[in-house]
Amino acid sequence: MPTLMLLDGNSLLYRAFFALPTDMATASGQVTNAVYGFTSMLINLVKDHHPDQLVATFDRPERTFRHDMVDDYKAGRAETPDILRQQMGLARQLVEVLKIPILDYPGFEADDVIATLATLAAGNGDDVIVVTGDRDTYQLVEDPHVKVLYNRRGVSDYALYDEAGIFERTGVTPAAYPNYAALRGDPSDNLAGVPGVGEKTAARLISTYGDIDGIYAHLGDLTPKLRDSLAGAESRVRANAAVTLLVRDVPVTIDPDQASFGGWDVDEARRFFEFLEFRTLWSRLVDATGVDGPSSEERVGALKGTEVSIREAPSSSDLVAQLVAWSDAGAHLAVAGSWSAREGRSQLLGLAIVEVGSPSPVEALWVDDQSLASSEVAAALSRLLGPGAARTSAHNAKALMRSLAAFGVTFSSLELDPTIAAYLVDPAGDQYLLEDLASRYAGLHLGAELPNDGGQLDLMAEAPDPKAVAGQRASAVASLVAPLGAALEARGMESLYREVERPLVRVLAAMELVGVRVDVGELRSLAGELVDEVRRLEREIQDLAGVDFVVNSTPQLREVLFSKLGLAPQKKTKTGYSTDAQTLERLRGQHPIIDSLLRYREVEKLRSTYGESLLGEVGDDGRIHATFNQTVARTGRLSSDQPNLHNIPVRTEEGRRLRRCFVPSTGRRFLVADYNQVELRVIAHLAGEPALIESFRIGTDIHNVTASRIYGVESDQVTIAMRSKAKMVSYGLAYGMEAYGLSQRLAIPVDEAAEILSAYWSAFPAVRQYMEKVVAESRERGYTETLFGRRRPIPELQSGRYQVRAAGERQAMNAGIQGLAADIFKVALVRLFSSLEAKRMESQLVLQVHDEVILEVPPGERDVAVDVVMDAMTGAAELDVPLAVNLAWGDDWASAKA
DNA sequence: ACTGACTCGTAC
DNA sequence: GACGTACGAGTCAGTT
Repeated sequence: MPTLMLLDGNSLLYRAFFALPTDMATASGQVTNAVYGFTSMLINLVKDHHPDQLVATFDRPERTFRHDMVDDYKAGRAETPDILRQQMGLARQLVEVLKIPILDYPGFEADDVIATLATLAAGNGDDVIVVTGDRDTYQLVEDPHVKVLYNRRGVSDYALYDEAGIFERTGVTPAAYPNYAALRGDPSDNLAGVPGVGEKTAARLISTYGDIDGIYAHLGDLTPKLRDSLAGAESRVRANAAVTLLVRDVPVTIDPDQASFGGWDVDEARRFFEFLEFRTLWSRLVDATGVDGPSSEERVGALKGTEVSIREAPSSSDLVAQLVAWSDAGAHLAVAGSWSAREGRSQLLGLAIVEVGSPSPVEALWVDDQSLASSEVAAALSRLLGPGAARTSAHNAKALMRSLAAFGVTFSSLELDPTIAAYLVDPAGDQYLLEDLASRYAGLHLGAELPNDGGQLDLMAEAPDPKAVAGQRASAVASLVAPLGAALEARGMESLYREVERPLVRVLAAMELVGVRVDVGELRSLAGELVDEVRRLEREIQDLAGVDFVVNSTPQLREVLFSKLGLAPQKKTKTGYSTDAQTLERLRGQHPIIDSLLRYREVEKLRSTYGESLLGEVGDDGRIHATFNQTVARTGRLSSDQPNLHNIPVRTEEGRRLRRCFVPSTGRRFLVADYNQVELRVIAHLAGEPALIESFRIGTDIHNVTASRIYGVESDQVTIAMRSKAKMVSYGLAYGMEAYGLSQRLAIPVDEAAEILSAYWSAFPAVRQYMEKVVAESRERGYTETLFGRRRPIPELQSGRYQVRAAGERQAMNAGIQGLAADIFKVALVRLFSSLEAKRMESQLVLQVHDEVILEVPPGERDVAVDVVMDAMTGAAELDVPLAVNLAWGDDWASAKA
């Protein structure tokens, strides 16, 4: 017998919503807890009961005939929460995507539709399972073909009731359920029962007298109290019974065959699950149903279905002719490379080029490394990929630019880089693999068996054919041009993309290629000193402790400090007492080991993170070529790795010795330029705070002005201590700092910190208003937005948990400020680079650190370099405050002074 | 041997 | 728990 499963969608969604935390959300901030729970239930149901057909109901809250039968029917129900209501649409879509028929008939409730279908199907001899959290459906089990799978609570607590099960649960038969419920009442429908009659008494009465008529015919047999209660409630009881009785003749029109489960479009369904970020659920669905995407052979077939064929030019002149033809035609191309190892850091094996928009079969031109090495081909390629009418799209274009540079090919005509576009659309992604983007935005499935171009050497060696892989990847890039372009346009991010991020790709590629020179001899001897001192300190600490232990081990150090030496713990971490610098600082003077430990920590940090590992990053050319990531930081900042050049020490003298090892190329000097107080200026502008704006315009010392206003003294009365506290407050501001944090930072009591903060808010009311506005708007929209249109989703703002939500609020306050500062800095980099290029200067950008840029300048360009840098940076944005820039010359990174 | 969680510390 | 954004070293516990 086929099994028909009937889902009461609303009922299950409600259960899921209240069972799961509401901080479950997609990166874009859409809360998904109810849809998630619902989907999870659905998968489990299918897995456990294998229905042949599946139908769902989603009734809309509206008047039905039952409202006319009894007063206050379903009255007093709590309003559906907004975040649940939003999800009802998503749940409907999900059910539609899975091709499960949805039935709703105005004027009837889900239960009536379910009752009608159950009765119909059971009449045909089918087995029926009704899945619901509504007990009224118990009455349907009177038919032996029908069972109710009752969701007791949460998402996994189910009971499957047959007739015996209903009797065991309620004490009455399914057929008698409406009468029983009428006596007992039903709070969820706002139906009052008989006073003094609960489940037990109702069941006893029904089993003794059969039904309501029987009971009222034998009122005389009952105890006086019960008799009076029943008599007084008779009309209500009869109305209840009528309301509870389900209608079984709703005019439904459904062909059970339409309901056969498993007939969804795999790509469409996968995209929707991907959209909801239900990756685990997708796997579970596939496991439960066996309905998967195409097999891996089919997937390759599908790619061949897009028909990417590889063409290799018979001769170098044919190749050049094709490249020239594309240049002359101003073609839009998509390219993808194959590398022998890490993308952009190794030899290119070749390049596949396809035309964007070309219909299937797509033909990819393969340019192998030998051809690349020919000067004619390189020249033609430079003309194609360089300035000119043709445009080129490429995934991770920066890496390609870097690799092509080794062949003397300039790639500057970038159209779409899917990584950058996808990052702007959602900066919360942890990676932007072509496979994932093609799947998400173009519905294309490059099998995972196709190694991505960042793969290891041995993986590439196993790759079946670099040509085929590159061809398919280029084709995938081409297919992303339209959807990602539309995604940017839809968000108003075209100019951010075209005028800031896209030109920046080249700038960063150039900086990575140039690298920064390191005085290796100096660095090596410094590293050696550090190693010696670490050894000495380690011995000293172990002697003072009286035990040989691993000083780097927090658990072991904990034991030594707080057990063996009996020092007082200061604060806790997740796993135990903290041993961090702040703790040690507070324990200073209580034991000589503390001073040694603090010194050890400092030196060990320099040795491990900076000394030895930095040496390991120096290339054959004596320079460090870090990677500058454009798609990592959620706020829009850049990041640096391999190595991270954004956290080279500067605060301590010991640390600055490291900075001295960064030096300009021979014959050149460093020009170091950094924005003065850029984040504070951004705050002043965004908040429109007159006092701050005024101070920045006339150029008075901003921290002095702040201190003067906080403490209510004339500016010449501001002490060093006052100024320093004011400075801390100002910087804490951008991070959403609260009194506790400030008190920690200033080592003052919390109430004093609170007073300072409160004085700040009074002195600069517009700043507080701005912060409140940002949080409110971000909560409303689900994301923050900078003046340049950069967005950052902050789903945490919707969280029901205070702690999570407060963190989201701080992120929202910070994202607008840090993000705008980042936007401005990126514009400055682009302007600076293009000025240097336009003036054909030899000066080169070598480093950037969030608000600081470092150039190597030959002697003849010093004056013009100053002008170019000042102009590019101060003119990067028009704010209500000026953008001030500090310039300094130096023969190493540390000694650059104005 | 590899991996992820954790702690710690550096920069802006 | 309390200050945002990064990267990375080192330890440790769990897994392969």
